[in-house]
Amino acid sequence: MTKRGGDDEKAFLSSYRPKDYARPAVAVDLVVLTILDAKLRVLLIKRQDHPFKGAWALPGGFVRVAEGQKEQGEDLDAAASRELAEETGLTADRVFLEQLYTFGRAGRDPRMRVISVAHYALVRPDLAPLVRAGGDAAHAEWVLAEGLHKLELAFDHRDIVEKALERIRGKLEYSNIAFDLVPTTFTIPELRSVHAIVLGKEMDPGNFRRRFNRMLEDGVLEKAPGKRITTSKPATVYRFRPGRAA
Amino acid sequence: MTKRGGDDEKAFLSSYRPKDYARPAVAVDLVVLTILDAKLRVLLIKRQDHPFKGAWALPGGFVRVAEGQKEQGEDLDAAASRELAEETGLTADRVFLEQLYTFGRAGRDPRMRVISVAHYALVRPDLAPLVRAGGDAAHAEWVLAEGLHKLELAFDHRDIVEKALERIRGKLEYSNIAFDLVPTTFTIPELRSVHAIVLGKEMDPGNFRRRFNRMLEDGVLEKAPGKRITTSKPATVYRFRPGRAA
DNA sequence: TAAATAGTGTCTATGAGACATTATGTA
DNA sequence: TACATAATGTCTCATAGACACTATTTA
Repeated sequence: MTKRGGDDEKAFLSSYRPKDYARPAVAVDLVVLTILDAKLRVLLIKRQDHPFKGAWALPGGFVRVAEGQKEQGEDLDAAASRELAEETGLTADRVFLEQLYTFGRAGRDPRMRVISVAHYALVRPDLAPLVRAGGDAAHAEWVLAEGLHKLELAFDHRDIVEKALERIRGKLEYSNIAFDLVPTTFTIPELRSVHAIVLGKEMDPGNFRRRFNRMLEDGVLEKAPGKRITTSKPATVYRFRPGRAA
Repeated sequence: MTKRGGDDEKAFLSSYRPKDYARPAVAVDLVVLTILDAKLRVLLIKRQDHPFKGAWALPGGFVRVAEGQKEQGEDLDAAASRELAEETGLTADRVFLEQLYTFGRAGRDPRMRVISVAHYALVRPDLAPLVRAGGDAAHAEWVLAEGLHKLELAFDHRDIVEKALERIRGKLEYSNIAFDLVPTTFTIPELRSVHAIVLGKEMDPGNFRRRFNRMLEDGVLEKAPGKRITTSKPATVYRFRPGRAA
């Protein structure tokens, strides 16, 4: 077995020339989700140019690639974070961001072969209003997820959104992503409403509370100061423990 | 809103010239899994060339891309099926094949920027011996999954295999993928051993049988003719109903 | 008939679902 | 004090886990 990084391999690499095969363009597209006014919403951009001029599209852009062997450009998740920052002003450390699926059907972009590594992001509602429509993101809007079928979406972006919604609905049951769709402090009823909004059905208050209390006992959550302004009994406010589990 | 495919857009497309940005090469890599001799195994290929000469690598290859607007090459899943057929002789209709995750870290291939859309495949053990080491797959071998940490794997292929193992362990619990790791007819103890092998822990025979019987009642499975040659009481043989649920 | 494995039954703990009831803060 | 909603409690049912026991086929 030849040792990795040996002289032999170094020689090979320095004389290596990539063959002149056709390459696809590779993009990252982002399904940025939030809950605003008790509705699940997707950040979409109205296209100003062809193709699909006037249709809604996901924010995204091409992955930066360099031709060198040492310098090869940015990682995929770096590209996703960068696009998120560029198009929303939100830094990735404040937002849940995860790779979703890669869409590469031939012909999905009429201009040329484009393979899109789709990601999805969850923006807490207290950050959502901060999204500044800057750069490419002029004409960005939080569009109702439930109203998407009426809209014209560019490329295969409808499939991508659908996949993202499937993913979060599935993950909501067994993971902690609900906490990324709620302000940093939250009440049990607020969290319960996230489930209701995403899954489209009400959870039983008592049963939901029971699950929640198990998490409390496990130390994932803790009480937080402050209270909500209500017209009746205000609910207890909670937050995450500093070093929480994902 | 401009109508999709209007004259305006046609004119745009015919005059469209892709900008001369650097593009990555895009590959599909395959984690082909089977169970042989009661062990989970991965199909690996010993690399004959630099880089990573002599190390084990996943089968895979570049996605075929065309430069045209109408003709853009093959779909990602088509590329995965094609690679599977080329490197194993197995046609995709006999094998469970699914996209896994996309690996695109800069520098993961020392030659140039390569983004790999990883897939995983489950081969039923009765098909596994048919894998013919043809084409690129000369020097292909069914390597023990549990012994992988001792081996030198090329590129980031260890991460890819790890991701595939995580995925099937997770899916084993809530999906029917176990049936793709067992011959077309099978007994309850055989199916139970798949769980034991993949998850690394024995399931209780009685409890497993209970779950299995629920599937029987749901009509997903049915009794099949034939019996196993054993030294004691042979188990009942089952198979899928023709139009089974995934 | 003995050995080995298939197959059945049972007890308990846990969690989900449905729903009734009590507690508490606000107007 | 009335109202609204938070918070608690209870009953039932489905399922997982642990484990004892019976049945059947082969050598």
